Amino acid sequence: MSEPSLPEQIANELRRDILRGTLVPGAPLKERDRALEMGVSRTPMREAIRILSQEGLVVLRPARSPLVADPPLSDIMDHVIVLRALEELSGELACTNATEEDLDKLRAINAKFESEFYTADRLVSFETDMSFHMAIARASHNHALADTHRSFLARLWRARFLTSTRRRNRQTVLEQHAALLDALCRRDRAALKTAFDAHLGHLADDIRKVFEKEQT
Amino acid sequence: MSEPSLPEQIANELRRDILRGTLVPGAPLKERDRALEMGVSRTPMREAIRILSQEGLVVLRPARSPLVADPPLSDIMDHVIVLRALEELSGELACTNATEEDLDKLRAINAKFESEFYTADRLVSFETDMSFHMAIARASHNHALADTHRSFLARLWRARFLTSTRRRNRQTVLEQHAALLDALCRRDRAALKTAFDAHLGHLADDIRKVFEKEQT
DNA sequence: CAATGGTTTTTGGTATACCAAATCTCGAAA
DNA sequence: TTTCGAGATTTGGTATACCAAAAACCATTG
Repeated sequence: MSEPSLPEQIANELRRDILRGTLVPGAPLKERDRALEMGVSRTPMREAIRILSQEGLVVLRPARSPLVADPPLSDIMDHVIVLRALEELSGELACTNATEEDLDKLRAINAKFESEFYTADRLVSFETDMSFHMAIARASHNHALADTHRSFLARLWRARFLTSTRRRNRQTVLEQHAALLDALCRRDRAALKTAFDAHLGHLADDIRKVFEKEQT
Repeated sequence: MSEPSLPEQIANELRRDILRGTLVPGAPLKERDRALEMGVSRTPMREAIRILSQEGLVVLRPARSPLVADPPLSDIMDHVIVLRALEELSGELACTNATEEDLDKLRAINAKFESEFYTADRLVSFETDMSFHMAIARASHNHALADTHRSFLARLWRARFLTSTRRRNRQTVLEQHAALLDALCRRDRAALKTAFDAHLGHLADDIRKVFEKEQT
């Protein structure tokens, strides 16, 4: 296993800052200053910013500083719609293509998620949440699908992170994950689709609520 | 409307070369040499190569020359599967969201496609084909979906280009486009889905054939 | 005091220089 | 003759220098 390249490391660093709120939406990302304070040159910093722009976390403007993305609610909802389609396709394919190993991995991740539930740190439990969904996508054994799915998860990272604040939500998520896992193990397409719809419908509602609250 | 940036221009240039076959799959893309012979510096050439790698036309290797992509058939089929899901979702959303202007644009593109049918140049008629599909995706009024869809079309560009060789195929494509347009104008979800299935099923078969022929 | 125009500063885009890792070459040794 | 390794070379990764466009600032003027 090779360690991530320098631009990727920088991108990870910036991503964390964005998700944690150190870098607020709409803030400019001056590549020169940022490179200086991180002790790297502009070139890899530049590439890191491109990576984040591809993930939708920053927006590029011609001849201007890149900005930390601050997408309108409609944009996020568009992403949720596509994510739902991708996850349902993943599930459908996984029902026929998933191996026992795939399922074991999923069970392991789910167990990890449940055990982490009380240990608090949101970012950690959140990353486990992500990896659960990514593991389902990978179980489809469709590489293109898994990649695209991962990209959409990344784009929704911030919005989902904000909704994961409330403990009540996390409890619901726990149950929904169990439903997903169960349906997949039984290779029950219909049940899996239903579970995804519930999970993502819930997500859409939560995001809407967070936005309304932010409005004040 | 602003002109494309230098990296984009370079990427377009390289893309054409790859599609036309000037750059064969598996060939290395030495950024230094390529930049020199195009009269630009390595920096924008580097970015152009990143763009193409994101489109799947070239593959990056750590500490090695990037290569013109030569994906196995299974990879391409994976992409076709996802593309189908994306187009069906586009159609479904377009049935409710498309405006009359959207439909007019589609009719115009389709007319252009039909008229170009006999004027030969494959690359031109091929680009019109692409723009027809992209217009449907745009009619969904889901920006994220349209973007992702475009990216998948780009990744399948080469494979689809190869299958567009035979005139017979192009005739069929003509009819299938008409069916798509008709279903969308009637806002008939089911018919649209059927038409997409036919269109993309056909594409999958064609690609398979081209690959089998290439094997020799 | 407000508006305007020109100058300075900031900032991203591009070119170039330097470095380190991977590869290739070719000769020496078994 | 074959194999192996040291040095030369190729090549991508990174740092730095230069440039042009945009913005901010300020002085001048009505």
